[in-house]
Amino acid sequence: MARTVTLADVAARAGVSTATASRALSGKPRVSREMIERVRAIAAEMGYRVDPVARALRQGSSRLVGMIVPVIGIPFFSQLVDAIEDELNRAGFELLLADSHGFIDEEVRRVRVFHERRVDGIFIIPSDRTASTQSLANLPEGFPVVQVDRATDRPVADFVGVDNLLGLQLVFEHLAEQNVATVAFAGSDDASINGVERWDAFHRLARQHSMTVRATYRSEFSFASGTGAADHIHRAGPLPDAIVCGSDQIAVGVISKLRELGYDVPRDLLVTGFDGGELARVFWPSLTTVVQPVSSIAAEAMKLLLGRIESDDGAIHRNRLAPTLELGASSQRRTAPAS
Amino acid sequence: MARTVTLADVAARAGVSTATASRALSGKPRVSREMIERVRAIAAEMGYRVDPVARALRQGSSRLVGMIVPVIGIPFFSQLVDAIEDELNRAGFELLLADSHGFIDEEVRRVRVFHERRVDGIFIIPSDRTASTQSLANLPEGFPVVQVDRATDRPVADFVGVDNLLGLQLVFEHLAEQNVATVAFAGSDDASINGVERWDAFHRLARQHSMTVRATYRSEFSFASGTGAADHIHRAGPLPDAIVCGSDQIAVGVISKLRELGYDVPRDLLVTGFDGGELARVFWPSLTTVVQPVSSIAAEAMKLLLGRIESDDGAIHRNRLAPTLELGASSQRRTAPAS
DNA sequence: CTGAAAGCGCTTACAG
DNA sequence: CTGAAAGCGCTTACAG
Repeated sequence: MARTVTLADVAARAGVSTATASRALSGKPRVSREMIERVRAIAAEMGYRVDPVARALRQGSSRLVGMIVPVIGIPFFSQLVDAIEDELNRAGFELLLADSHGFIDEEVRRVRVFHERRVDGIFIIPSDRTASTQSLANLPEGFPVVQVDRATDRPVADFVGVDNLLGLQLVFEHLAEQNVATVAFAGSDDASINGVERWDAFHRLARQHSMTVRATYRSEFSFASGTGAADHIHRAGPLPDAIVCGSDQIAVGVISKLRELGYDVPRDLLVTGFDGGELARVFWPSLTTVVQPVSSIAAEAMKLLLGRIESDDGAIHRNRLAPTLELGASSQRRTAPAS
Repeated sequence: MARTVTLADVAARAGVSTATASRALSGKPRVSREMIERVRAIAAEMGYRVDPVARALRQGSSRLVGMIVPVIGIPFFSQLVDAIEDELNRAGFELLLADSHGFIDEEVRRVRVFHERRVDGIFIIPSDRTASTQSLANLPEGFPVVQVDRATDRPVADFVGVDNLLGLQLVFEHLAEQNVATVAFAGSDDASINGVERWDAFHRLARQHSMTVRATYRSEFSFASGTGAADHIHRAGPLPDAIVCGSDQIAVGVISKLRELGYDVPRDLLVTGFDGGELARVFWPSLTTVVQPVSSIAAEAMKLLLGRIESDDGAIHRNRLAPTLELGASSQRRTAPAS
C-alpha cells in the first residue's frame, strides 16, 4: 500500500491545480464535466484515496461517529452495537466505540474525547436516567447526539427506544388468555427509563386485567437479579400464577432459582422475559419474551443522527418502536405432561 | 465546550512560540524546567487540550486502534471486544470497531480504511484460516497487527489465543474420571484454526485415553450446529457416554436437541462446552466448559501491539494462553436422581 | 534552551 | 470554469 499518492500527485499528473483536482474529486459545482472525468480517471489509475485525517482537520468533520455503551459485553447491547455499526458503515462512517462501565465520570470523559476527535455525532446508551444528562452538557449547542435504548428524563437529545407499555400489553394479553389471575414482577430499578416504564406498565396492566399483584422485586438487569427475585417472591407467600420479568437475563435467573427451589416452569407457574435474542430461544424452557426491534431501532437512530448532522433543526424527537411478542414454552401450560 | 483554545492561544498567553509551547506540553527534551511548568499551568488554566486530528496529520499517528471481528453480536467476541476496549483505553487509545460479517472482501476493505485513518495498529479476529491472509497484504511491511483468538495458517502477524490442546486435555481428564468410555465430537469446521485444533486434539486425546469415538459432526460455532450434531450423533447408532463440543453454543444446541429426542443430560450422557461465560452458567444444566482467559488474552494482545508500535522488532509471536475447566452439571452424573 | 518556518494533505474563500 | 494562496492545529528539523 505504502500510503503515498496524494492529491498533489494527482493534480500534477493531470496538469491542474490541487484546487481543481479537489473539486473534481469531491463533486463540487463549477468544474467542467470533462475535467471531472479526467481527474477521476487519473486518480483511480493512481489508486488515490483522500486522506481522512487531513480532510477532518480542514473541514472539522471526520466521518467518525462515537458510541458509548454501559457495557459492551451484555448481549442486548452488543446486538445494538452490531446493528448500529452496520448502519454507520452503510452510510460511510466509522464507529468509535467506548464502554462507560456505567460510571458517569467515564461517560463525561468519553463524550469529551469523542468531541475532540471531531466525531460527527454520538450515539449513547445513557447509564443513568438523571445523571447522564451531564455527559452531554459539555457539547456545543446542537451537536448531533442520539440516545439509544434509554433516554434521560430531561430531553437533551433525540431518542429511539422500544415501546415498553406496548410490550407489556402483549405480555398481559397473553397471560390473560392463559387464565393468569395473580402476578409478580421481577425487574430493574429506577436507574434507567426502561426500569421505570416497565414497572409502571406492569402495575397499570395488572389493574386493567384485574390481576392481583403478589410480590415485586427490583434490582438490576442481570441473571443474579433474577435469582434474587425468585427468592424474594418465593418467601413472600403463595406463588403467583405468573412472574413478569424486565429482561431475559432476569427471567433466566428466576427460572433457574425456582428450579432449585423445586418448582417447574411452566408447570407450576409461568414466566415471561423482555429483549429477545438467542438466550430466549436456547434456554430451557424457551422464553416467551418481548422482542425488541433492534434493527429498526438502529436504522431509526441513524436516520435521526443524519438529520442532525445535515441540518440542526429544532424539536427533539423521542421515538418508540413497537416490539413483538415471541411465544416460548415458559408461559404456556402444557395440556398434558410432556413425558 | 466550544472547541476553541488552541496551542497558539496558550503560546500567546505564555509569551512564547508555539514551538516552545508544544515542547513544554509534550515533555520533549531541551526545554527548561520552569518553562515547562509555566506553560503547563497556563494550558491547564485555559483548558487547553491538544487536537488529536492535527497531531495525527502531523505525526502520521492517531492514538486510534482498529479492531475487526467476524460478528460483534456473538457473546464470546463481544466479551473480547469489551476486554480489549478496556486495555486500549487504559493505554490512551480509542477503539475503531468493524464487523466483517465473515466476508474476506469486507475484511480487506476495513483494514484498508483503518490504515487510511492512520490507526496505530489493528487487532483482527480473522474470519478464515487461509483467505484472511489477504486482509493484511495491503499493509506496509511491519505495520502493527495482532491476530486475536484465531490465527491464519501463514504467520503474517503476531497472535494470541487459547491453548486448545490444553483445554481439551482438561476435558478428557475430567471425563476419564467419570468413567467415560465412548465419546462423540460436535465442533466446527476447518475455517478457523480453533476448529482444526479442537478437532485434532479431540482425536489425539480420545486415543490417549483409550476412548472409542462413536460419531463426529462439524459445522459452525452456533446453536443450530449443535442441534444438527445431536441429530446426527443420535442417528449414527448407540449414544456415546459423552459428547465433547467445540463451543458453549454448540453444547447448548446439543443438549436442547437431546432433550427433544427424549434424553436427559447428564443422566443419559454427558456434554461439555468451550468458551465460558454467562451462557454456560445460566443454562440448565449448567455447562462444564473450558473457560477462555479473556482478560489475559486482551492484555497479552495489547502488550504485543504496543511492542510493535514502539519498535518493529523481528520474530512473530504466536502465544497460547492456558484455559481452565469450569465444572458444571452437564458432565457430572448425579449419584442419586435429583428429585 | 528557544524561535522562525516549513509542512502533514486537504478544502475553500478570493480573484480572475 | 480554474488557479494561487491561505489555513485547519499541530510538530519538528534547522538555526541560533
